[in-house]
Amino acid sequence: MTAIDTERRVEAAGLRSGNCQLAPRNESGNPLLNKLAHFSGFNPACAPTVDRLFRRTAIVPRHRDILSEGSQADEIVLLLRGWAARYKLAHDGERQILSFLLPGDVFPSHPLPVGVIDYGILALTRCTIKTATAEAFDHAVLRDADLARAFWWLSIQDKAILRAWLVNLGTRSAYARIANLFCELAARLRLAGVIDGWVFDLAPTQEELADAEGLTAVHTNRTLQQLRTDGLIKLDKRRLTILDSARLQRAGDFDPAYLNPGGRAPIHLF
Amino acid sequence: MTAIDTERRVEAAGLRSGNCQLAPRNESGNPLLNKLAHFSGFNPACAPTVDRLFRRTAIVPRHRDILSEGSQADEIVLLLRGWAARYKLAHDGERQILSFLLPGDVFPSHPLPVGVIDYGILALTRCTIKTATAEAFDHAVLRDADLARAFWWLSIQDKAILRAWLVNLGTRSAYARIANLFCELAARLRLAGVIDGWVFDLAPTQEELADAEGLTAVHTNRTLQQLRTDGLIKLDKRRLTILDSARLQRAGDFDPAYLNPGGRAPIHLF
DNA sequence: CGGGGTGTTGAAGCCTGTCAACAATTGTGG
DNA sequence: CCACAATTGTTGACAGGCTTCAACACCCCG
Repeated sequence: MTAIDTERRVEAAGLRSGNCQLAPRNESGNPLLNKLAHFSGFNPACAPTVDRLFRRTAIVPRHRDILSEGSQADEIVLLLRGWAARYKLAHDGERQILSFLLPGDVFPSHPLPVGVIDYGILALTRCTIKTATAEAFDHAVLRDADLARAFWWLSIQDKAILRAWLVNLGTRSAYARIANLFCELAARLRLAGVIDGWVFDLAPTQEELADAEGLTAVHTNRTLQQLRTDGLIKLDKRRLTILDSARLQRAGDFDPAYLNPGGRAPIHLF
Repeated sequence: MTAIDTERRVEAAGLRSGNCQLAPRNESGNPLLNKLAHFSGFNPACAPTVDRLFRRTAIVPRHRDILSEGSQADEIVLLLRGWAARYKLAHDGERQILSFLLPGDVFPSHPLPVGVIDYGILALTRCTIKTATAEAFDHAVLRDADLARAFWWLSIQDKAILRAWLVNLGTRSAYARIANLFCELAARLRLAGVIDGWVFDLAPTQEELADAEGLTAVHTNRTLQQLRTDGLIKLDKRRLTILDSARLQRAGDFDPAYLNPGGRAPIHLF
């Protein structure tokens, strides 16, 4: 058993979240459906279809590629438990992590047989995944308008997260970048119904955090110390506690609105 | 008349590009259709539909917002001529440019009434645009599978560009970042059928380039000098000439594959 | 119990930012 | 068409955030 056990809380989330009607067959809670429940245009009727699309379950050990850069993507993957990272290698071997994938995330999340993919997906913890064949997925999403809307929404959200990362790297200091990232992760875990409060297991190592934020591991370490001594977070053995969410949010210039595209009311996360 | 006249070459492009059959009604060449012609799954039959979607033509002067951050996006915009930039302001007023928009680009390019948008679109030159109502666009894209595929492809390409920018900001030096950007712009202008060789008008000012690359205007200037003295580019009065494409590509660690998602053969750009 | 992965700390240097002044260019109005 | 103002580009000196290199401590796992 790994030390990272965001996974254990999945069951509790299913009971807690108020959208049981969305997953009638699945009392334990499907994090993807939890996410979609925040989409105002989501048609609950297609929840079973979403659920049925991903048939095959598999377990991927930590630090194994789920998808490799340059491979053929003939399966669509739904991450059920655990953390993963989408990354890309620059020519000199430097690695950029493009996004952290949390329970409920789907990749690649578009209905187009896209052939060779230009990034890799790495399991940061032991992951439980479910897969759909690309054909079945493409067919379903292109035929059913409700399903199409749902996956367009996921795609828009995904792009908004990417843009937020670009702003993070382009305009903010190391301190603000990391504060911002922690806010994003907390908010997204909440959207997926995986956590409740301000504590969660932070799967990435400091080196992986560094590769995500365009920093070195050393400087990431020093910055984390700073966040600790400022009383914003507690971080021990990869368990992160957000001690002062308001100040962390301000430090990271974090605005959660982008996580709920099209939503009238911003989700109550902070 | 502005000094930036990438626009003038649009007509020529229409005659030159070998896909006249895709735009039967439009001898002058629709840059969006030029782009889509590179998508192997594109059904030429829906070209007229694409063309007919965007009815209203408008002109936007330089340095005016086409879409403002926080506004309601009830229209879909197709950029026909000129350059624009998608940007986002951080809380302290710092601006991050998220992408440069070239002829043939559409925004927002998804069939979902997304309400308030979290970025702005700024005209970097005088722009000619065509607009579609969100309703008509949504309806058409959600109903027609071929059209859906086309816009999914555009969306995937867009996301790939975003990812490339993230790698750029996260892993590369100022010198490599700018080299990479110039490669991308040349490649995309070529995809849209707007240029032919290695010369084009670079609409953004050095300050705008800086805001795109996460640098200061001063350092961008110095880096451009370096690129000049190294004989990679010529840049005078915003007219950019790529003098040595092979070395520029190496300096920027640029791989054009991501611009043609799903394409078997990478486009012949470099 | 030992070893590799991970976290921590120090010192030195460099890439990039900041501040400031000026030149060149573009746009505007008389 | 010229004169003026505003924007954009250029250059220098200096400062600082982050990187690099290196060593060591810790912890988990076999």
